[in-house]
Order: sequence, then structure tokens, then C-alpha cells
Amino acid sequence: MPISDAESVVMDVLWRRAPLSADDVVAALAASTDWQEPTIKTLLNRLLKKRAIAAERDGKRYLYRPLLKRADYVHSESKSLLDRLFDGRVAPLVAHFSERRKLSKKDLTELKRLIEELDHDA
Amino acid sequence: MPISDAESVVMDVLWRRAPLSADDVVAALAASTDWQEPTIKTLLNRLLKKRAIAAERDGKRYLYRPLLKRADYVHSESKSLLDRLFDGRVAPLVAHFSERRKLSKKDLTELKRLIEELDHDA
DNA sequence: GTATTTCAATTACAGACGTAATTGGAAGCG
DNA sequence: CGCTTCCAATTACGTCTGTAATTGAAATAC
Repeated sequence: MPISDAESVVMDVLWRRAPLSADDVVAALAASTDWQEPTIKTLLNRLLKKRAIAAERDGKRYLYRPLLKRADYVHSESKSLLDRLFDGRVAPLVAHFSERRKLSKKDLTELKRLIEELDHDA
Repeated sequence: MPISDAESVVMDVLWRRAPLSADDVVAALAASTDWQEPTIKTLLNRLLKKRAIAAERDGKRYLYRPLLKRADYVHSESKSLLDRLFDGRVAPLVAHFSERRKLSKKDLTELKRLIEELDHDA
């Protein structure tokens, strides 16, 4: 079961720090969203149902923590984009951004370093 | 207005060849999907409403062609993924796939060539 | 010119999603 | 013990999406 955009915002909080109570999550999201508390509770419950997080009782309230790993989520999202738009490969995406001149100096240096490294241990 | 997954499948057909009649699109999708004709008509109409395509009368039927450019669609989808998951930059995505050993030989050669080229004319 | 065919336009409908209000139950206060 | 308070659980509701059936209008065939 895929997790939705709004749900992934909640996941982000839990990936950063967990376990957290519902109130902790609400507090963490107060800065970046204007979601009401019940909204966030709903999202937590949907994530529970999807087995993306787990809840453990802590006295009267629950503490939530991720089951889904961020890296796995990132990977499935990225892979699905690559598959849909770039023939499943990374290079065409980089080429696209290069054509649009959307590669920063930082990107360039980093890519160079990466490739050298890969060449090195290949 | 963003276009949905199913809608983008229809766009793919029109990006490949246009203008096409509704029946042409149905025929083109018969191989890859099992959508019924009314389904595809609905998607065409939603795309029209979203101004992603235009229709021009051709006798009794319409011919459809893209208004939204594929490169623009690809870019907005990719950018939104990068922004959400990779701090808006390309290199961290490449790094992610590299860590997962999901860079093919082909990707490697292509990336190397790309970077050389960029270095060259920088 | 009526019957049939061919399209397009309208309507339908269940599930997901974003957003939230309301209800219910347990825990603490007086 | 009954009242309030604090959570969590349930219910709500409009929109979008995927999928399609039904209706309507124009053209064609007899």
C-alpha cells in the first residue's frame, strides 16, 4: 500500500526522531503546516493501517515509530519515477537536468567525485 | 492543474505521435492497457479540461494533440521528486542509486561522458 | 426521411486523499 | 463517586482518480 504525500510529511517527522507521541508530531508539524491535531491523528492512523509505522502504548498515550525505512521509501519513489520517465535509468535523468542547465556547481563536483570513486573500486 | 498517472499514459501516446483521433488513442493503448473506450474518452476529456491537450474538429470526430510539452512534464515531475527527497539536487539521487548498486554499466559510461562534456565547455 | 451506426458528452460510482469535527473511554480532580 | 480533561477512535465530507455505462447528437445507409 503506497503512502500518500500528506502521510509522507508525517513520516518525515518520525524519520528524523522516533519514537514520538501524537502530540510531539503535532508540535513538530506546527511550524511547517497548519494542519489541525485531528488531521495529524488521522494521518497517523492511516499510516498504522498501512503498516508504515507502529504504535506502542506508553501509559495513556501511544508512541509512534517508523516501520518503513526512509531509504526504502526514497528508493521506491525514485525508481518509479525513473521507470515512468527515464527508461529506468539514472543517466537520462542527469542528462535531462544538464540540458536544462539545472546542474549546480555543487552537483558537478559531487558527481565527479562519485564517478571517480566508482571507477576506482570497479 | 496536475495530470494524473492514468492521464499521463494517454499523454505518452500523444507525445509519440499527434494529432490522433480518440480511436487512434484507443488502438494505441489496446496493447499496453485493458482500458475500455469510454475510459480513454474520459481521460481525453479531463486532459482537455486541464488544458494539457487541444482538440480540433476533423469532420465528425476530433483530433487531439498535446499542449503540455513532454519535457516540461518530465521536468516538473522530476523536480518535485528531487525537492521532496533529495534537497532539490541531482547528485544525492545519483549517490542513492550508487549506494544501492543500481547504476548500470551503461549509466556509468553515460555519466562519465556527460560530465566530461560539461567540464569541457565550462 | 426513418433506422442504424458512430462519436462525443454526460452521468455514475467506489476508493483514496486532504482535511477535520465528533464521540467515547480512561484518568485524574474534587 | 460524579465531573472534567485528555487522548484515541470513529465518523464525515468534498475532491480527485480510475474505471466505466448511458445518453445524445450527427452522419450514413437504406
